Amino acid sequence: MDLRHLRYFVAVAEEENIGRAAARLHISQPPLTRQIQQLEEELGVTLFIRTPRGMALTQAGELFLEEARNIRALVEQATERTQRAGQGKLGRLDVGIFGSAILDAIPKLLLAFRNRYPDVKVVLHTLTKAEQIEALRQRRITVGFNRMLAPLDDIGVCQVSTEGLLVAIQADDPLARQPVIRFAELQHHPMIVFPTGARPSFIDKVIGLCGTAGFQPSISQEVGDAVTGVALVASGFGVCLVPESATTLQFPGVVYRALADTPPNFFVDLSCIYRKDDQSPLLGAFLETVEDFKKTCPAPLRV
Amino acid sequence: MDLRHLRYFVAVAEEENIGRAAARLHISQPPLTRQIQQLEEELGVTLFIRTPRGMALTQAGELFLEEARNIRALVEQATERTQRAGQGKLGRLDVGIFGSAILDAIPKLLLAFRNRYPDVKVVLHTLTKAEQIEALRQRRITVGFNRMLAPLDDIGVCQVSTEGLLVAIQADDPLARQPVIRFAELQHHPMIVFPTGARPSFIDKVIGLCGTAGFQPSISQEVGDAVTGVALVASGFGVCLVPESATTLQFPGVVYRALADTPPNFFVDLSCIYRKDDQSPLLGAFLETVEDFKKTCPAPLRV
DNA sequence: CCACTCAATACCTGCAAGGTATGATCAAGC
DNA sequence: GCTTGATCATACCTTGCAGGTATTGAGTGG
Repeated sequence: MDLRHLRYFVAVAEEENIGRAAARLHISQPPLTRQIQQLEEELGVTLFIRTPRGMALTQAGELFLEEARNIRALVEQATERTQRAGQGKLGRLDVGIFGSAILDAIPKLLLAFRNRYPDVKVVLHTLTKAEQIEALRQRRITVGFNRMLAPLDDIGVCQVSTEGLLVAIQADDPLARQPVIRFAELQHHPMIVFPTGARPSFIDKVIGLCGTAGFQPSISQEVGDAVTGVALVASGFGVCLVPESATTLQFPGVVYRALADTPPNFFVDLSCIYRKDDQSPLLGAFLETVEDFKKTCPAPLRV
Repeated sequence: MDLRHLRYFVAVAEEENIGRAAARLHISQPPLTRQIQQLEEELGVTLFIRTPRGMALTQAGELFLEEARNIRALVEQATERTQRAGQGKLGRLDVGIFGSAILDAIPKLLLAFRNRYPDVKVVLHTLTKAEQIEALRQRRITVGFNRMLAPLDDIGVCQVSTEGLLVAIQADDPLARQPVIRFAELQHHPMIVFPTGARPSFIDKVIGLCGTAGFQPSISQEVGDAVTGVALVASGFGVCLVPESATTLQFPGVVYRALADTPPNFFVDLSCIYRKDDQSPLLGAFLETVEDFKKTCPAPLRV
């Protein structure tokens, strides 16, 4: 049996007339007669009563008509759904994020993606940089977000945003009275750095920047992410260099100050990473959304 | 698209290897490759990622696999159900019966049929003889039960049972003292006859029998069926000739007596009628059951 | 670097789906 | 009562496509 048989059968059952059904199917009458005969023979069931006025369904035929319509509808639905899945409009996207990613452009980006592709289920996984790369290779995630990514030959990178740095400082610190702090002035303040874990990372960036500014920071504490870092600033552990977007974190007793006399290469970037060999339409759809996102809202990211 | 495509797709998805799938399908590898390519092209969706180790499903492929299995199961179920319907094991049988048919072999017969074909829904319609023939011609019923059927060229007849007659008589009637009553002795008793409605019928049989016995019955009342007839006997309206099976009706004050000196052609038959041109397997199954019924229980009908 | 494993391609063959012409059957109409 | 028209069935031809064999291409692992 064949889907063609079902199509033909339904047509004949609906027209109750082989000739008209054949016309509707754009074939001639004899092949249709034969296909119906074949179908009956294969099932071993008489589906139609041949009358001089046309074809009338038997009881078994009535039943088969229901089933055939059912099957045809299911086939149509299956192709439709599969095609949507093939266009990245339906399915599941696993995304790797890092600890404090929630402060950044990521939520806005994910929201934009969900609006465009409401039937794609986005699943977030909190993973370190190394874990993200591992997970990408094992296909456990499709995209990851991270900073300071070294190029790899099987992993593609797409920069999402760039931000400058601010210093988080206790409000009652003398330096905090200045609206802008010169970079070198941080020299004698104990510094909180993050993240612990996989290197190179934001921590190395900070240390490097201090180096180019001519001093070595006195590290008071290493913490896991920006949130903890700013919390420790509030507790008086020292100052902490954070990306601009961390201003979302409003801790009592902590203020953010812009820096002057900053070294070159002062910006940190947020990028998303993915398998270069991944042809998945979901990935394509996501990267497209990232590109559009960069075009439509670059401004808010530099605030 | 084709059911073959689905079968092939499922095989490849399950084996994750075209060669093994081809072996399982008893075809060679290249046609299978082509069929999968065709399927992908027709859907416009990449279903598999070709790896050097074999074929891996894409997300869209995973989804399509579910759908394909679903469809294949539905097709299998549809053929199975249709075949059962085609063998008369599934469906609906509309049966025409007459008023007092409930007294007769019909309940036993219908019970036997339901035991054999539990998935056939039997629907009873109370119809007069003429209505039954009309309903058969319009296919509103598939079989009918009746007595005294004149042959018709489009209606087939199959005799179910034959019974003799008894007389229903008031218990305090002098005649009722005799264990057996001679037919001619009924001559001066008023007689209740049935049914009203379409002729020729049981009523004509009774009048005819009286004629051959040499008298004309004095008809006290015409009623619709045997039940009413016996009820009127209880009320003193007269005697009533009934088929043996009417002894099921036990009215207070009414006894049944056998008849002696009966005319020839004293028996009444119960037959079922059907369209001669009806090839329905349900009808075949029913008539078969009737035949078996006649074979297995002829005795109880003559009690 | 070679052998091995897969999938893809090229090309051929045969069957079955589709087409045309015609037959068989029945109902309705002049 | 024969004819006409409608309907499904049959006969026979043609062709497109499924399936086969042989081979190539690509990537992996010893």
